[in-house]
Amino acid sequence: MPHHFIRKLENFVRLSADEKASLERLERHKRSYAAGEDIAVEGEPPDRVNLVLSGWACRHRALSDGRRQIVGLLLPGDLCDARVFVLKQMDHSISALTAATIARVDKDEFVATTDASARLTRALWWNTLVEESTAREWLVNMGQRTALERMAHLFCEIFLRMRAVGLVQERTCDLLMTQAEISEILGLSAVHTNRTLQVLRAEGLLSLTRGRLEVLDLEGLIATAEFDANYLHLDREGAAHDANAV
Amino acid sequence: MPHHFIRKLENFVRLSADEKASLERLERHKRSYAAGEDIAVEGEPPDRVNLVLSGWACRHRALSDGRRQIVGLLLPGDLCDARVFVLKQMDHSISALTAATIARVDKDEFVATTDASARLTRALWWNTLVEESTAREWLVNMGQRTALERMAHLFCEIFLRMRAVGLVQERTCDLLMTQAEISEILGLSAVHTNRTLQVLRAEGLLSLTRGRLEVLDLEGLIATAEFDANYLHLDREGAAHDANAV
DNA sequence: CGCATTTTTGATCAAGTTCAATATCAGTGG
DNA sequence: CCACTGATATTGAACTTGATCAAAAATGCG
Repeated sequence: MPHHFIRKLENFVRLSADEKASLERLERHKRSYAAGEDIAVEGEPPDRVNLVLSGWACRHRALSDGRRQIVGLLLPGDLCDARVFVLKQMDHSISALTAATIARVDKDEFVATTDASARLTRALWWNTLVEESTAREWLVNMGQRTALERMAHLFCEIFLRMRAVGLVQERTCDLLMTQAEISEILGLSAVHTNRTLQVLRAEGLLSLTRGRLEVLDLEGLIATAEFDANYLHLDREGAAHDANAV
Repeated sequence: MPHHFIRKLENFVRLSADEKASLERLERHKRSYAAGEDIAVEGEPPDRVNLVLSGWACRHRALSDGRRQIVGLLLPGDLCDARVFVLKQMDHSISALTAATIARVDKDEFVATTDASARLTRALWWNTLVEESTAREWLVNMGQRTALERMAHLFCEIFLRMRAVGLVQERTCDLLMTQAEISEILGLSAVHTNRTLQVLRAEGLLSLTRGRLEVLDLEGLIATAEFDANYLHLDREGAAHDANAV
């Protein structure tokens, strides 16, 4: 079982063996979800800290007339923030996009673990800030980029985030969403999503078949997206607090 | 000088006199900004915690070709989060939208103040979560709503947020942005923003002249926006931790 | 193989953009 | 107080992107 969460936090700081061990203990209570199953539902009180061990999930909100927008992607190693408990109810839903296993961590246990180390606390802050930053980048994406740029941007992000947790082999990674789901991320119709995807393929930038994304020309993809990875903060900014440098 | 920040946090919990006094002390170091002036710039290391005392500011990101998206509005009482210091550099810029005064709080002083009270710590978490939630709602807005719904939604949000800090008189509040700036929030062209605004006016929902927004028909505005105020979490969810109930 | 889901294609349509011109407004100096 | 100036708001017309509707092809799965 790969510890993607640890791998992810280590994009910010290097953790001590003790810190890693305490994080691993959080993963005891696992649960499997089928694709499409709800993990947390809007309106309900938040109950546990959810940590994605494998598979993909998403945050989403629905309008009363059925329109739905995916407002965040949760890949392996991603976490639904612990502080959410100060709110009485969830303001969005979280559902599995693919078959997924989720560690469901007791809130107090989670807080105890992260509070035990100032470095872990910082790493968690970093994690939250990156998620906020990503939401803002998605806003830029929706507001300013064309369908083609927007989709290229999404695939860049997915590819780099998957790589950051060690889930890229060669130039490929899993991508098991349907085009309808991609369209709910991008705010496009399913038909236009399909046509836009065909352009990216025709330009030799990527291939996407049978749930596998292959990035054929990362430079080209980055260029058509006007992608700037800065917002993902993957450059080990907390190196000054490196456990192995002390 | 009204303490909008305190007023805002009191939408979550009631604070003790001591807690309020300690927050008021944070507002000592003020600075005025002219409309358009930068408060923090993308790429630079974050230096202070900025707290909006009066006027409006915004978070925004630019693409290399000049397209710009406003990704957040900062109204009086709003705060640029303290935890931002774990990042080496700002991932977006903050600029004054109108003439504004900002309290620039030293990071350590800010942390000391909020850490001194568990209730304040919670109130700050709440504040951050509301901002995250708002960013997600903006994503829904951009991805799923038409121009008319989108603009109605923005005006609903502004009106309720201003009311939550006591800045609504009768049915009116300040709104000193230009239509060009509104269009950078909504991801619309300036021309279409103008035309959409005219529809809202023609339907008798609001009037907007000389920097003043008057909501003529809040019910109607809410209905055309499919607005659900839930995401603003203004219902004093932290009442269980009320300072005056202990 | 057979069924349901997903992807793909075609044709028409509508929302929003772009470009360019004009009107209005706020402030400034005379 | 008025004329001047630059910024903001408004209008019109042509155009483009992406949406919608409907059907067909491909794929996955029991």
